[in-house]
Amino acid sequence: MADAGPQSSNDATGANDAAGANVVTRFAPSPTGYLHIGGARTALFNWLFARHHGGKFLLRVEDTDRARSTEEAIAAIFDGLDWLGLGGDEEPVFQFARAARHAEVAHQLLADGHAYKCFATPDELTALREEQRAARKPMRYDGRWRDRDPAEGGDKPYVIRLKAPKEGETVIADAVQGRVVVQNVELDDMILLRSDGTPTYMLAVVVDDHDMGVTHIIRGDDHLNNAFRQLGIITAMDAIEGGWPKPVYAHIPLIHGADGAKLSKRHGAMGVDAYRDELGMLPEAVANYLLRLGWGHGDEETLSIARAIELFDLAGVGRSPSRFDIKKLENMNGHYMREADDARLAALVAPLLSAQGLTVDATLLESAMPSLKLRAKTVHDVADGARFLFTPRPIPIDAAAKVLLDDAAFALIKSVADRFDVLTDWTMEAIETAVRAAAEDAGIGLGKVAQPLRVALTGRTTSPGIFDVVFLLGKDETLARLSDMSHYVADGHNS
RNA sequence: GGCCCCAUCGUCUAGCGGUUAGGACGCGGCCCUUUCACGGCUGAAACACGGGUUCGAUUCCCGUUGGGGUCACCA
Repeated sequence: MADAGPQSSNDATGANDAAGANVVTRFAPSPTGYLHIGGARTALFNWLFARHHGGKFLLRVEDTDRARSTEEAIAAIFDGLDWLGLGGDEEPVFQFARAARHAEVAHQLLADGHAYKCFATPDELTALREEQRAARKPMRYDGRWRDRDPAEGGDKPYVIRLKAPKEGETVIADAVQGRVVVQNVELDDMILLRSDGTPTYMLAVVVDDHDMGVTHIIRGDDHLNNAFRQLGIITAMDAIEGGWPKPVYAHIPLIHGADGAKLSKRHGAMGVDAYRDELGMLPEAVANYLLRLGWGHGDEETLSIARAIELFDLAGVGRSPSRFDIKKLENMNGHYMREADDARLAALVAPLLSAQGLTVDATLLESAMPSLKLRAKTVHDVADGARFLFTPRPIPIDAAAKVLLDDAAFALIKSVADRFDVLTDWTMEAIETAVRAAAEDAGIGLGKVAQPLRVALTGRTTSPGIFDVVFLLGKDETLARLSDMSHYVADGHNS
């Protein structure tokens, strides 16, 4: 499509845009902190979109802010991405290393009259903004050097600014937001190259996206306004040398905290590593939750990676901001916990138990996993539920559990212990038969026997099924713990 | 403040002119049951407001209100 006059447009369905057979997306975090949940979702959407179209997903570290970028942050971001399975298809690009190329483009723009030198000092600009704010007028650069002779600046430091169109309007056919129009007067002449010769974010992003062949830019809608300015650079470069197609933009709404306020450390804006380490979440659960936060396909809630790749599209992305709901994430995590492989979960839980000073029997932990994971929403829940297996005797009894230990309970425990003592086959069937027989002889329900037993064996009122508990503990340990109860009585009476 | 975006149960969402407005999380009840869970059934719960357009608006248009984003020699 041909641009008419000063009006430029970005039509996602047009022939001039970059969307072709080979889709290329990217995730471009700035390494000034951990990978937060919103960034993780952006990465996920880009990754899914590329996979869906059989294209490439690239990573770019926007480390041009030398003062705020850190190695730790870079490591944390890659770590989070890897955990979620969102690695790039090529080696990541480090933006700072490309500063020379960015400067080259800025000078091309300058040479061709699409940019100009501005000698205004930072103080001067700050004063200008103050003035505008006081006058309640829009705050933007007034173009004071746009038409001046650069010779007037002498050898003073200068920045290079884009000579943006002052008339007409810029249109973006956003794949998520729809048609968005901004009057060009709203856009001021942004800085491309700082006075120290380093590129600004606006320039770097555009040049890198172009050089990396990015066709679809899927990012948070806090960048929507930037898109219009960035389009100015693209249009200018395309006019100069051609081959600068407009990418398809897809600005996805931000994620807010549970109270609707901006995501902060209080509500879910922790790094994804915290979801793993502190909350005990599984990566597939976090990914599935994030997918459903802002994207929907009918009533489907639980989607495998393969299913997500098959269905993901930009049309399914909602336009309104969403709130982070930890309860739903927990529920989803519980679902994936139940689906998860026992050995994998055991490997995740063992270190947690060890950290509590317990000696873990890996085989026992894994064999207990089927009944443990059924009752857990997080990895930590499993660890908590598994503790009784490895707690050395005599095991501590919870306050709530002690209440159940009366004389009748002790009698029952003794009765059951006697029956266990003579068992030759330590099977679930034999155990169940023995316990039920004890209940029957006492003329009470199974529950009346199970609870005291549970307390004696786990020190708690809740646990996996009592037969599982007895079976897992083994005959010796079971008998020993039941026997401990007689001492518990004596202790109780003596103190 | 200028500009931009958004608006269905508390939350995530389905809906794309005519539906008893559906699902999920959470919440209540019931069932299952040796505890806790899981699972099953079930209940309460929404179209922000006002104008249009239309035979008919949750759906299309405008406005109001309410959220959010953005206005750096940060990214």
